[in-house]
Parts: sequence; C-alpha cells; structure tokens
Amino acid sequence: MRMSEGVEWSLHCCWLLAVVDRKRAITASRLASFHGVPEAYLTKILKSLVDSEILSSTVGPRGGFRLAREPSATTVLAVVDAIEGTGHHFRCEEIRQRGPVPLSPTACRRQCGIAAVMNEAERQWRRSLAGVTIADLVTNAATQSRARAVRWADELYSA
Amino acid sequence: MRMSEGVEWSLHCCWLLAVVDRKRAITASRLASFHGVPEAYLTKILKSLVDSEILSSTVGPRGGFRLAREPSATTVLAVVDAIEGTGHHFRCEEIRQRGPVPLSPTACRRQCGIAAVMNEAERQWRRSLAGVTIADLVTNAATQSRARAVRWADELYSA
DNA sequence: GAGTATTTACTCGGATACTCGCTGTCCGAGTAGGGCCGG
DNA sequence: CCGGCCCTACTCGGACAGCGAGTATCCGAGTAAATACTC
Repeated sequence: MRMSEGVEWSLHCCWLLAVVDRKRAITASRLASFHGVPEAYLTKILKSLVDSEILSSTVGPRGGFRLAREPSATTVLAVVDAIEGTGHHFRCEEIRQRGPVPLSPTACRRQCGIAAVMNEAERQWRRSLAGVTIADLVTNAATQSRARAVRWADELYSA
Repeated sequence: MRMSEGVEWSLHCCWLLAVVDRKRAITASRLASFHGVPEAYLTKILKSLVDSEILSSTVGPRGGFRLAREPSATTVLAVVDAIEGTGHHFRCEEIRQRGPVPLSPTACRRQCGIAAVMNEAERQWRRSLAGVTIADLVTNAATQSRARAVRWADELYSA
C-alpha cells in the first residue's frame, strides 16, 4: 500500500506554483528540471491535475501550467485524490457471502463490520489531509525553501 | 494506493478464530473453504500473521492455526501492519535536494513540510485502527454472522 | 506607422513499451497422532 | 490389558510462474506569439 510517486511531485509542483507569481505559467519542462524528475512522466501527472481542475494549462509559446484557483482553495486531499483516485483503500469483497455457508443477502444489508472499521480509519486520514491547503504549505515552508524557489523563478523571468 | 486483499482475509480469519473455540486449531484448508478464497495463497498470508506473532501454527495431524493471544490483545492495526508492512504510505524522496538549485543539506535537517502533512494524516489513520481489537470486531458483529460461524465450527468438530 | 496574413517555434496530449510488486500455485520438510507389536 | 516403537497421513513453509498497475518515453496535433509585408 505505497502511495504513488506522482503525489509527491504534484504537491511540490503546486507548492512551487503558489510561491512564484501566479500570473506567469511555468512549463512542464521547467517544473521537471527544478525538481529533477523525468519530464515526460511529470507531464502525465500534471494532466491529471488539470483534469481535476487544480491546475490550468496554456498551450503555445509562453504557455505552461498555473494554479487554477487561489492556493487557499485547494486542499492536499484534492491533490491526492486527483492522482490516486477517490476509490476506497480497503475494498470489501464481501467474502462473507462466499464459501459453503454464505451469509444470507438480507443479513448483508448492514455493512460488514470489518469494512466499517477500515473505512472509518480512512475517513480520519482524509479529514486530516482536507485540513491543509496549498497556502498552508507555503506558510509553513522554511524561509530558505521559499527563497530558493523565488530566486530560481527570477532567473527564469530575466532570461 | 489500494490495500492488499490479504488484509481482508486476515481480519476475517482472525475474527473467525476468535468466535470459535480458541483451544482448537483450524487448518488453512478449512479457513480457505469457509471464506471461499484460494487455499495456497491464504497459507502465505497466514504465515505473515504467524511471523508477526498474531497467530500461532501447529503442524501435523490435528494441526492448524489459532490466535496467539486473547482477541482483545490484538489490534486491527497490528494485522494490517503484518500484511502491508510498517513502511510509510508516503515515501519522501527528498526531491528538494535535486535539480539545478538543490536545497542545502543543513536546511534539510528539518523534515519536508509536505512529508510532515502526509505523515500526520497517516498517524491519524493508524490511531483509528489501533483503537479497535479483534474482540471488538466480534462484539460488533451481527448475531447472524456469529451464529453461522459457530454452526460451521460445530459441524467441523462433530465430523 | 498601423493592420494583417504568415510563419514558426513552442506547448500539451494521447498512444506505446517496460518494470516491479501483488497474486496465485506447486511440491517438499517436518511433525504428531494412531496403529501395531510385544510383554 | 498396558507400554513403547514405528508408520503414516497430514500439516505448514519456502521456492517458482502470471498478471496488472504504476513508471517511463516518444512523437504528433494545436496554438499563440513574433515577424514580415502591405497599405
């Protein structure tokens, strides 16, 4: 049950886009270079974020990606869901209805107790992630982190 | 980020072992039959539980598996960890140290803010799972579920 | 100098291979119960 | 009848294939800016 690598990349990209000027788009190539990750695959990840309306993309010269909304309007949970999908971690296969002595369908109206426990835990997980926004990530970031991002972005603009 | 199927099987097996008489071992073959899952693979799963000292196994005739401790002494979290491993869901690859403008190692002493958020969410998830034991699962189960398990076990004993 | 058609370079997006972990299976080592023999 | 020995059937455990999701990559369609030309 490891989380996809794309989640880390996505959050770092959102963070970077929030730190630098939002009016200026950043290309997938630049984002990949800054983070030291393969460009082609990152593009695929970014597309998922666009599909979820977390980022917006502009094609052609001077194009690239930018945040679709204010940083405070996008939660970490939304980013995770965009990459990992919204399906439950624990998928109840209803094995209580299998075997030589299956439980009657009427008794299965009530959700399996095991699934209930797992889903409740996942709910707590989602609640925690829903409480943090991209803006919070920027606020809590170390000064040095923000500084290097801004410096890098300035070099981009001057060139 | 889907959870392994073995988790569901493990929890159902632990539940069943807790419901029936604990002094009597149940073979992997019987457990697989009751739940309608492949026996060979279930054996592999059960071995993980034995390695984690959640179950104990007895070989030879009249052998099988049984709970290693009281049902109230084993949490759902322990079962999940036994199958999925204790590694973090979110593995921080420290991409802030990569790229053309890497963050200085001294600044990386403090944990990456993104990793901190993800780990906190996982902590909430684990806390929720740690609050439920196998005994709780038995208590909360529907009467019909317990009844069919006991009936099935009785047939086993009589044979 | 201003407007416009054209060029052009640059962007994203979908179709296409590759890898690793979960899934599934098999047969062999080891053991404890059950039967047999002897006293 | 009772005790001990041997046999046997049954159990788990580790080694061996198969598949699907995630990972990684490439090239083509589309676009908006820059440019050159005309009025």
